[in-house]
Amino acid sequence: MRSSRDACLPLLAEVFREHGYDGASLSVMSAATGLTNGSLYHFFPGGKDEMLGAVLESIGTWFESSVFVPLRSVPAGDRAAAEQALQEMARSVSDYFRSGKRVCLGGVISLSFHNDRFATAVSQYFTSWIDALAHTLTAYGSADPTGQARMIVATVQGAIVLARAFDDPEVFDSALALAIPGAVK
Amino acid sequence: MRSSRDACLPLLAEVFREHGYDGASLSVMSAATGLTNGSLYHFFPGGKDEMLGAVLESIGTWFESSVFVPLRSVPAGDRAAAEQALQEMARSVSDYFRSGKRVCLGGVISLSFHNDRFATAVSQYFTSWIDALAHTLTAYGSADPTGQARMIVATVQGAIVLARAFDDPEVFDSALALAIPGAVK
DNA sequence: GTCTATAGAGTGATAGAC
DNA sequence: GTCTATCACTCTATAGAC
Repeated sequence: MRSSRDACLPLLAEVFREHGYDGASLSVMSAATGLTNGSLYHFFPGGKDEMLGAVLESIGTWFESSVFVPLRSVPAGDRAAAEQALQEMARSVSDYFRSGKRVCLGGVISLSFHNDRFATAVSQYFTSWIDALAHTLTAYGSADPTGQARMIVATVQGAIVLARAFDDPEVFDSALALAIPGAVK
Repeated sequence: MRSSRDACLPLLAEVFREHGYDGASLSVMSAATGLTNGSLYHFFPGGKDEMLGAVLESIGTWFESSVFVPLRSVPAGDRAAAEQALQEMARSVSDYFRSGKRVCLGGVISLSFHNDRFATAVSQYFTSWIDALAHTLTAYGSADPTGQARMIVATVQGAIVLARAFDDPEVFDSALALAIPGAVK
């Protein structure tokens, strides 16, 4: 049984998002999860590295089923289905990142000093997103699906930065609307 | 005389960029600047907060003269001058951020827990950039200069994330080329 | 203006009781 | 599986010699 371990992953994820790797101290994690230092090390003997690794994996799993699978499920050449999938992605992404109030952990880690240690998890996360999105954009009729997919994912990351800098969720949502073809303006 | 204080600002900036606020310990700063703990506190009695504040100010000054002023200097309606200024910005920005290898401190801080404490400096940095860029885009003939300026600045931030995630500078430069009108492809 | 020494709190991690 | 207690270390910040 690993229900307690699994249950604390979203809480640990939030701590890593809010505080980054270095700011995510065990005392903060303890407070966030209600587990003590000892219990956390029971679940994650590898310490903070293993905690962040498990968190990244659980985030990847969520995106896989909630965002990537729908994008990949668009039938080839079905422009209407593609447009619908793009709108759906815009909505899930805006919800997940709370219109830019919530940070993307993959983005935070890629900007951080500890980038290298989690490089495979982070690059796989972005690669899966871009590939799935490129599939949908191909069905949509994009001339450069991969390039456009990269631009959209980059825009999401940059829009989080700006929305937080200006403390204005509207900045996030309007950037998304501009970047994603077929998204509701 | 404050030459020693000023001289260490770029070194401290690099430390904050590489390690973030929490990872930027005084021992790392000491090693990077060649100054001891005591000397750093002599220059910045307010501690890390004052150090980061001074660093953000010095970065803002550099961008002001090197990036924002050229953008604002484009004469109204001069499309050729605007295109040239956009190309120049693309080049300076790619150089400054080393094709995405080097992180944007404003972006890092805006994603971090300590966002609020440096909110004015960071939002002013992005506001100045967007406003100066919107001026150039107006001269270029953009239908939505401010919206496009926001998209370009967001793309720069997102492109840094992706270039680092993929450890591929080409991702940064090609995103810039796609986002900036008139930039060299 | 630069240094050493030090204080006091917090850090990640481990050991072992229950 | 959850806890307390503890270790060795690092952290920010201060005091004071030179």
